[in-house]
Amino acid sequence: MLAGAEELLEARGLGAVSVDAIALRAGVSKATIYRWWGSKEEIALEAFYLTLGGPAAIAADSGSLAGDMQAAILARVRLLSDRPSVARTMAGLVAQAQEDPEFAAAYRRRVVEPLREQARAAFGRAVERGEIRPGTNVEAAIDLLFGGIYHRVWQSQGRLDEQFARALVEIVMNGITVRPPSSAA
Amino acid sequence: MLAGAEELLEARGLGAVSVDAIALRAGVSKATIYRWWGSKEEIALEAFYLTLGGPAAIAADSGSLAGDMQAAILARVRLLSDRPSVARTMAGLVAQAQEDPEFAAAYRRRVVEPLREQARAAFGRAVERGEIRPGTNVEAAIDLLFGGIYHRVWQSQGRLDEQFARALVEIVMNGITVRPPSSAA
Amino acid sequence: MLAGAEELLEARGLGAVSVDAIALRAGVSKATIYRWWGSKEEIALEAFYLTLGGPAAIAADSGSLAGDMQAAILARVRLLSDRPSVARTMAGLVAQAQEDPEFAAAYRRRVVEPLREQARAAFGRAVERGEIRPGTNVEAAIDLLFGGIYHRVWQSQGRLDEQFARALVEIVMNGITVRPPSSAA
Amino acid sequence: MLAGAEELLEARGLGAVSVDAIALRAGVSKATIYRWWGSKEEIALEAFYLTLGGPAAIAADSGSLAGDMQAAILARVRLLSDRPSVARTMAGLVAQAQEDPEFAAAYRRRVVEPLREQARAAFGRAVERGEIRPGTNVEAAIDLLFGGIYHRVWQSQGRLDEQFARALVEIVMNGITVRPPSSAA
DNA sequence: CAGTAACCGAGACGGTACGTCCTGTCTTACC
DNA sequence: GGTAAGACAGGACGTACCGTCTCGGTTACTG
Repeated sequence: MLAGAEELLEARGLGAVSVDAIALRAGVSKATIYRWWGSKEEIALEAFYLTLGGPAAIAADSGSLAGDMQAAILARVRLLSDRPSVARTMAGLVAQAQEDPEFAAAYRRRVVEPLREQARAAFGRAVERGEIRPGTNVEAAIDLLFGGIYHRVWQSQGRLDEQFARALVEIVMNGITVRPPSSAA
Repeated sequence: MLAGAEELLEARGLGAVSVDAIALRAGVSKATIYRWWGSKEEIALEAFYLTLGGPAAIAADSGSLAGDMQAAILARVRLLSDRPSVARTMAGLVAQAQEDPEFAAAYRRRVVEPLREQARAAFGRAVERGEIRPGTNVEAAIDLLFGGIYHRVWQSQGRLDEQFARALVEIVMNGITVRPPSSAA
Repeated sequence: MLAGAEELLEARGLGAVSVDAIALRAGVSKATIYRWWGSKEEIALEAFYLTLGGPAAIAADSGSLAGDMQAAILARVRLLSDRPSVARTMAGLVAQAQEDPEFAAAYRRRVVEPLREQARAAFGRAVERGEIRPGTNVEAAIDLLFGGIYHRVWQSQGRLDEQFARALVEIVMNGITVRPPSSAA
Repeated sequence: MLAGAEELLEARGLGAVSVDAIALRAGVSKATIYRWWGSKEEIALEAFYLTLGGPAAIAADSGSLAGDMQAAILARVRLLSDRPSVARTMAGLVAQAQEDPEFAAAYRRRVVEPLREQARAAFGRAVERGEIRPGTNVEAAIDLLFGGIYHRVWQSQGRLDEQFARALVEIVMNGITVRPPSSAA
């Protein structure tokens, strides 16, 4: 049922898929669809959630913040570059989330928060290890990292590869500026 | 004409606006609209371009990369937080860009590139000044900064304010990690 | 159960009533309804039959054909004028009878024949009494009398009152033409 | 357009025909149908009106009321017996007229009044000729005659032929009772 | 008195049709 | 000669019923 929807989304994109088409494909009546979901976007959200593999696996602790981030960013980069339809569908979901607060909440719960949660955990470990400068805005760092990916895919439409992923992490870890002369050594 | 479209978009969002409605509002026939634009998204793109103030003003050189970035990021943050409909409409445009390559090109030309161009110029000056570590992936830095904003607005849906903007720039400039003891102390 | 259906029919008419609604109103499951009836029209027929008071009472012999007819016609006129929903429902039943021969047979058995039977009995008595001209088409007379009522209600939509009922009987009894001079005067 | 509707009605009956089907058959969009008609019943009414041959032809004056009535009744009897679908469709229209006063008015204007008008004219001529007893309820006579036909077709479901038509007219003209002894000759 | 069958409410389901809305094309009539 | 007005075919929308179909939870018979 969701499987059929997923294939349709993959083949034609959220914008070009109709509830009628999903019903037809799944051999299901439209009424049944509306009994369980409110719109094709909700179906797409659930299908996408399945694509993500359901409740997010707990990420392994690589021992360093850079390693944890690298793993998380690389996983997302690979998902988006290996399956272009995922990026396309997500853009539709994000647009829908701007129109409908209830949907936005569901989207955050299903898509955004699991990843942020993982990232927060990694940052928490990093704080304990003393890797991070005190006063760092962790939430901003997370938005930067993931936002960098989506901006690349959706807006710049540049190349999305491992090298790019590494560059994102490197910049967020160390910044881009030349290190000031060590305090007053 | 575009002004009317802009108001409609502001009031009801891309998804809820129809070509019929735009034609009615502008006192114009639908045929005339289709003579000039291919879809409501193209109209929205053009209207949004006007909102941005047409061809991007050349950003002043503040003398430091941090200053230039701060100015650019803050301007975008303010646009998005002062006029929520702009963020909403942009999400629709971005979604449409994933479905239609021709539209995607127009979107990049009108919306993405002007900003990147400014940013590239600022980074160029920074390189000349020696502010930036050699080998820095400038394109990734730009995606990070702007992507951070959009991710915050569209996905995390957290607070979008000056403090957040400063945090973005601070992280990209200096990184989040504790500076290793200056090697050659 | 049928009582609930009757009320619904009275309130909203055959066309606007659904099996779902009847089931809901009667606190009964749809499956149960379909176990006993084939369609909402059959329910309506049965409910209408109850409204008529079940198996038709045997009409009293008033002593004259005119009296018997007057009584029968007046009774039907009163039923239709006092309870407009009855006329409305009957029109629906009649329409359904044109679509479904099996239903038509049930309709005739329940609604039409009882009345015709009464009328035939009255006409039989009249023949014995010598009230009727030999060679009279009794069936046509019956169709005329009752048809006159329904045509008035359903098609002309004129006033349906005692005066009209009397006029019907008067015409069928005596005709409308000036009596020719009694041949053998 | 109406032609296609007519064929569908003829083949399947009002109850079994959908607006979708009419649109499909006529190669026309549903929106266009709803632009011009409010329901399938209105379409059927218009199609039926065409079947009747548009504005009723003015009936010839046969010289006697009996002749005029015979002609009118026979014409309607032949229409209904030659084309059974006409009777079926009319029953649907009549049922609909009981549910919707606006439709009822249209039905009367298109179907009922033209015939009554003809009949009234014939009765008017008969009055001038002195054929009719003073005080005769002409409207009741008309309801009787046409009602007799419809009752036969829709409810009794007996044979509808020329003989029946003649019997109707004969009864309405002369009544069914034995003539009383000429006043006091 | 337990075991079992018949029945029933509740309501999900695949379908069909509804009446509305919008798209993108087109014709007509005005200026 | 361009344009407003708007009709049109097409197609998706979300809703309402249809008639069929499982489900459980009673009753009421039976052994």
